[in-house]
Amino acid sequence: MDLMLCPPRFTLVLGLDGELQDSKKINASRTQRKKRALILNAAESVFARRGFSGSRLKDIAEEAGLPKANILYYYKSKEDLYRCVCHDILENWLGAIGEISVSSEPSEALRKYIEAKMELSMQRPNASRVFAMEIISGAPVISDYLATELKSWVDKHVLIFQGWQNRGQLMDVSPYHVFFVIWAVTQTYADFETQIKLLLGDQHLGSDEYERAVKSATQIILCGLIPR
Amino acid sequence: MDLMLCPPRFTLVLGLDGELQDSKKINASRTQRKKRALILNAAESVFARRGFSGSRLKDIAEEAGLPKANILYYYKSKEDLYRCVCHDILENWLGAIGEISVSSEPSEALRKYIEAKMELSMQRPNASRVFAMEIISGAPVISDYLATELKSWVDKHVLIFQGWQNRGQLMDVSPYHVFFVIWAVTQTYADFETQIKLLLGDQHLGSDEYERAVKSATQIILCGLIPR
DNA sequence: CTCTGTCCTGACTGCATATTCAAAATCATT
DNA sequence: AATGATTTTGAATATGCAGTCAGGACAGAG
Repeated sequence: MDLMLCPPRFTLVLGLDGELQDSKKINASRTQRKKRALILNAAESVFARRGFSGSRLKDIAEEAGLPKANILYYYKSKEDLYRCVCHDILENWLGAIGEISVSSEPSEALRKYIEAKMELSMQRPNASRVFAMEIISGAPVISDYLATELKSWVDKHVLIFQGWQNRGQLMDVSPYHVFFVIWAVTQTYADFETQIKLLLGDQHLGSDEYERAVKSATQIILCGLIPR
Repeated sequence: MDLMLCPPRFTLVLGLDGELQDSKKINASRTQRKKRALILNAAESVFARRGFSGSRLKDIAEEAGLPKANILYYYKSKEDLYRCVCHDILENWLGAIGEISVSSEPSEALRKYIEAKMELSMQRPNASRVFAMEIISGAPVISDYLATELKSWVDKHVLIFQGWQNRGQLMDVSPYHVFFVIWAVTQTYADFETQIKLLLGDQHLGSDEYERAVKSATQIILCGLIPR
């Protein structure tokens, strides 16, 4: 697995799993944190459109309404900024979704999970897009996270799924692919919003259409997973 | 809808729907076509990793094993090359999938469609990735195609779905979202291959795992769509 | 007010990139 | 072989870009 996609330019060895390596971390005053958050937000929206190598610091600066040099005061490099954006996204996702509750009915647990993921896609579509671009690009920055933290989370839940299957509460499909399907469907509403809007002839993907999306997605996936 | 994403750099006004505007077209000798195809292929794989603005002509040249200047002999600009790649992909997709046959059973028709899309994802994953990046970037080049050709294709099939629903042969979900779900799932195996490989602990996503993916995806989606 | 540290930013640097060009090589036709 | 067209390519150009820097603004403490 080759992590160095841009050999001459930078080396992606990353330390995402816990604390940032590069940037200022602890002593963040009130306004400092606000400014860093402002920049992070602007960066997320630019990276979401162009990916890492396609994004320009100038555009991020414009989006944030700051001079370019100011951005490099708060983040030591473009790569550093990108890594912070990724870190922020992963942290938010893991925190927001939490666990799939083992205790409750599979159908309820899965429904909750799907709805939570849909909610995330709609609330913060740019996060989903940055993630998507990062993976399509071969995950140079987050592959470590995927292979460790996410993998162990998934493996744990695969065991739960198998337990459900043994008790006949879940259809007999490869548990890993259950995740792949759920992720694919929920994230498509963020990543491919442009296409969806164009096909629906809609400009805004209003909350009524959002409801319909959640209902359709949930219904299709759940019916395919829960035996009756 | 703002098509000009990079105002100073280039203007995306495109004429995808039928014939190319820019490049040489008709008089393509045997070797000429081969070389153009070689370049197109190399370009597809680079654009698939970096998107349009993130890709470098140098990388495409290297991938094709040609000097950079030679590429600009066959394609008048990077943008022209990118547009040709997109055009090629859309043409191939539309041709390969064709229609969802109205005559046969819905369950069979949908199964065939899903399997065909899975096949495409596996055979030519880079095409799917270029498409994904293009859409995530706001579809600056293909939005016209989406809004006209693809939309009319979808609208037509939505009517078919509604016919099936009236006869109780298809579950009562929003027909548009049936497409969104099928596309999301089938394309995820190309676009997110990196993630899937990492989570499965697999290097190659061999044909056995491919079979399992097709089976799982088809089963989940179809069970959710076909009443019994 | 002065001193001291933090914050801000316009101008600059050096390298990367798309595109052009002109000369060379190759091919096709007679 | 000679002529002309097509194809190839190294070098040149002009713009774009991430990152640096030196000096200015500002805020708080005394």
